[in-house]
Amino acid sequence: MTRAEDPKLEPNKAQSGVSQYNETLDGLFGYHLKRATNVLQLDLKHALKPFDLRMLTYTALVLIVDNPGLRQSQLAEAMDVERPNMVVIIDTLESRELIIRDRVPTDRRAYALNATLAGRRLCEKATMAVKQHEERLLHQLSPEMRQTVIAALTLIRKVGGGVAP
Amino acid sequence: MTRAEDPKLEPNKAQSGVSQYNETLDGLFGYHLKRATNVLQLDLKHALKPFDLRMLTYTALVLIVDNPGLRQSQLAEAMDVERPNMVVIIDTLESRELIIRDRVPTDRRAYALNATLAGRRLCEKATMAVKQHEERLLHQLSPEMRQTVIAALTLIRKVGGGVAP
DNA sequence: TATTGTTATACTCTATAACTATA
DNA sequence: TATAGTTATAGAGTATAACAATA
Repeated sequence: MTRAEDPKLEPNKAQSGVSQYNETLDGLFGYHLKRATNVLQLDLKHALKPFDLRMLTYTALVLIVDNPGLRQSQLAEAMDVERPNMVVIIDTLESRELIIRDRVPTDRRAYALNATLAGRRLCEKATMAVKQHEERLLHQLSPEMRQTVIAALTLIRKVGGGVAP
Repeated sequence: MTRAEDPKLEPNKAQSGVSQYNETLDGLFGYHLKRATNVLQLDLKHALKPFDLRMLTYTALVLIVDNPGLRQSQLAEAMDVERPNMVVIIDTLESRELIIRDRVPTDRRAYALNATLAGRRLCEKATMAVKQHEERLLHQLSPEMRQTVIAALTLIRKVGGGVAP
């Protein structure tokens, strides 16, 4: 029993189950951006699941691995995450002994974040998995297309950063 | 007091306050996508605030305005939202008398969603505001660039829809 | 006085199971 | 039995205020 009584409601129903009911939304850049991001995030979630990492914990781990000695406040700024929310992310990584909080001798308020060997290894494996998953989703996009998209996204970020709320 | 003791940590600090600490993440398409989406979503949030609409309520309103008689389940599918979560969104719009739930005579389980005059008017005004906000963020992108990006995002969505979890 | 990390809290979005009333 | 809408609930992500220790 299909629900095709009203043909207007199913203009281009894809095999994926995604329907298009609209024109207004299709005219909005942000709508396309959000939908595609959701798809990629969902895929990323599955890619990270075997490593018991989520988007935020993975991103934090990558940044710590690549920037030894990073402070929590710097990490929070780099990830656009509020400091209070950063704490639980760091707690999670630390409890799994993927990173450690080292006291900074010159500023006893702060912690210098460093990845453990296990953290670096997990990060490497996870990144490989993430890249594989991404490639599966992006294989239809030419290198030029990818470059253009990333350039556009970077531009948006720059403009947005300068726009007052 | 700047925090530039470690120059490696601030390779290209922008005026926006956004720092780049990384190479691994910059190689990930999804990272750029998420960051840009965050910027656009934040801007959209501010654009919709005067109308007391959020991203989800706005999207639902648009779809109902453009597709009179839509069922809740169809709306949920179109928005990639679970049916239970759809209920509260519809409740919100209905309590503000922007839409109404009409019983479907041929299927008394279902509701046909229809926008009120107030709903259509608010939708129109909100859409104008959203487009203005978007234009401010996207004015640096040429029409060709936008087309390419939207084409790429659509491709990702299609591929992602067909990828098994 | 300002900053780092922290606690507590609240709101939004998301996801699942189970119920009701219809079909 | 299957579906439409609903309820309840739990998990993430996000945001703000306020605190202790330190600068």
